[in-house]
Amino acid sequence: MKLPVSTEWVLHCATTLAQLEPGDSASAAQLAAYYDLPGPYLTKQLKALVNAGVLTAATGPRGGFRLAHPAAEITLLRIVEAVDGAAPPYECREIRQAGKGALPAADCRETCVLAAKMAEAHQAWRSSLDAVSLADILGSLPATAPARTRSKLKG
Amino acid sequence: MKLPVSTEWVLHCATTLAQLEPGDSASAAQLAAYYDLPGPYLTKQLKALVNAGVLTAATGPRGGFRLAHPAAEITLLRIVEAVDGAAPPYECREIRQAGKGALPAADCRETCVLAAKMAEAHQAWRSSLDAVSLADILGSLPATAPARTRSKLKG
DNA sequence: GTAATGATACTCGGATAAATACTGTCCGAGTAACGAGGG
DNA sequence: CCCTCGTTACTCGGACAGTATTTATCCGAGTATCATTAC
Repeated sequence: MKLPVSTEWVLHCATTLAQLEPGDSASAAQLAAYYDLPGPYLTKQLKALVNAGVLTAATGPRGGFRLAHPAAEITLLRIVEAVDGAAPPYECREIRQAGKGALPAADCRETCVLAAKMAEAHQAWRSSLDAVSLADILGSLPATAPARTRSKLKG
Repeated sequence: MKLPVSTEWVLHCATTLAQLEPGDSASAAQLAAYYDLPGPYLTKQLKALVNAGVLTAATGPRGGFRLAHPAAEITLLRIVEAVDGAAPPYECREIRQAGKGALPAADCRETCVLAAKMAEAHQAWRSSLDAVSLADILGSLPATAPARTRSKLKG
């Protein structure tokens, strides 16, 4: 169970975008330089956030990416699932119905207990991430962070 | 974030082993036939459980695998982490210290807020799985299950 | 009848290929800004 | 001085290789069992 490395990229990039002044945006090239990341691949990931409705993208000069919603409405869960997909990590393939020990279909009306427990754990993970918004993250940064971020991003 | 397919295999196999009479064991070939799984590869995964201390393996005739501890002491977490590894899915590579926007080392004494939140979520997932033992799973099965399992496994 | 011994068959164990998904890269389509020119 | 228009340069967007992890497989080392044989 491993999250893509790009998860860290987009989490930090989203935090960065949340520090911009309203109406402003940052290009993929700027963000890539800011964090020393491969630009084109980062673009691909940010596009996934656009498809998920977390960011909006504008082309042309002074274009780039910005948050599609207020920072308080964007949770870490939405960002993570945008790049990694929302599919549960444990996929029940119903092996209890295969092989020599196959259970009759009548005994499988209820979902497999193991699958249910794994789904519960996944839900606990999701709830934990859904409880944290970008606004919460910004609140834990020093008050001087946004100005610094904007400055370094432009230069 | 995806768990190996073999996770389902070992969870079901462990549940099966927990239904055997004390002192009895099942071979990888028996378990593979019981669930219609690729035998050699299943062996490899069960071996991982042995290395993790969840199962014990005995060679020779009437050998095979059995639980290394009482079912009540084996949690789903130990089984899952045995096959998938215990490494957290989110790996912080400290990109905040790289690139044009690199933070000075003095500001990075505390762990990154994002990494901390991701670690919290992972811990929530682990706690959820650690709260369920094989005994709990057996308790939710019909009372006739163990006898049926033993019968079909031998045949 | 009992115990020791040798052969046997069954078990796990590690080293070896194929497949899938993540990672990284390139070039093209589209668009907003900018500057020049005319009114 | 203001508006229109053409150019420009910058942006995202999708199609194309490289690499690592997962999946699957094979054959060899080791051992408890079973039959045989001697006592």
